[in-house]
Amino acid sequence: MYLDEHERRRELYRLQAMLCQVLADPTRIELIELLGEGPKAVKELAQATGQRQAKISQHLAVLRQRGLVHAQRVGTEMHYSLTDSRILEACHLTRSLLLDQLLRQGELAESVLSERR
Amino acid sequence: MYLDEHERRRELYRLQAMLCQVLADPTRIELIELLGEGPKAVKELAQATGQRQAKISQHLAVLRQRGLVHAQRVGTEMHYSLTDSRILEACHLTRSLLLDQLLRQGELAESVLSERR
DNA sequence: TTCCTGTATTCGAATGCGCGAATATTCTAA
DNA sequence: TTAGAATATTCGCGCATTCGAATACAGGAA
Repeated sequence: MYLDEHERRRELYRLQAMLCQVLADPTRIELIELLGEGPKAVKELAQATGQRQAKISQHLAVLRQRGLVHAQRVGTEMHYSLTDSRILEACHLTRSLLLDQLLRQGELAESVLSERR
Repeated sequence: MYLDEHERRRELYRLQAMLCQVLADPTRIELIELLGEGPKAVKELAQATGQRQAKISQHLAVLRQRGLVHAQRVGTEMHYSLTDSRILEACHLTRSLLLDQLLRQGELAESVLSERR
């Protein structure tokens, strides 16, 4: 069960890819954002996102299985919350990366337009 | 072409998911890490990762199309480099998130083991 | 030109993912 | 106990992704 350094590094990359895969869905990102405001019931999440309940439950199951969120029964409801606030940080960092990309593309588009004038 | 705030937010989530999707592959993560050290030729990358050249080119094409890396001809070689160092930051943040998760799971496993003694 | 090296692309098969629809499950209240 | 509300799960389809294999392409040297 002991791996050499090379294999260990590669195994880490594999796990990291699985983590990123969880973040690679718009609905799950929105759920993470909403849960960043505090614990919420499934119904609330479905309402806030405008998605069907079954779909929300499916995505919550993915987040749960990967340990990103934690579920707690409260009467008949299930209250979900983030297990680690750094999940939010990761989301925000990738978003700022994205925004910079979009800005750059916007500048590129503008410069192309001004060349053509 | 103008979207209301709700639709704009959702469009942003969609783009962010696409960005995360790019980071959701172990080979691509390794390439990003390697390029974090500085520009490298395809051959070097293939050698460093131990993967076939065609596979590396395929993944580089994905990174290129999403604007994460930039390619430059140098003689007969193509030198790839990161377009933004924050890509590395994003990788490092998700990795530290992962490591914390693994640590927590390790502690959990240990506590379960000690209970059984 | 021809050969060789380095790189890119295409194709097909296998696998994985997200979704809607339908159905199960779990808890509370009556 | 039954009814109903909240949530979870299963199934099957369509779609995207990954990979190896084969091939194409581009530039330098002879």
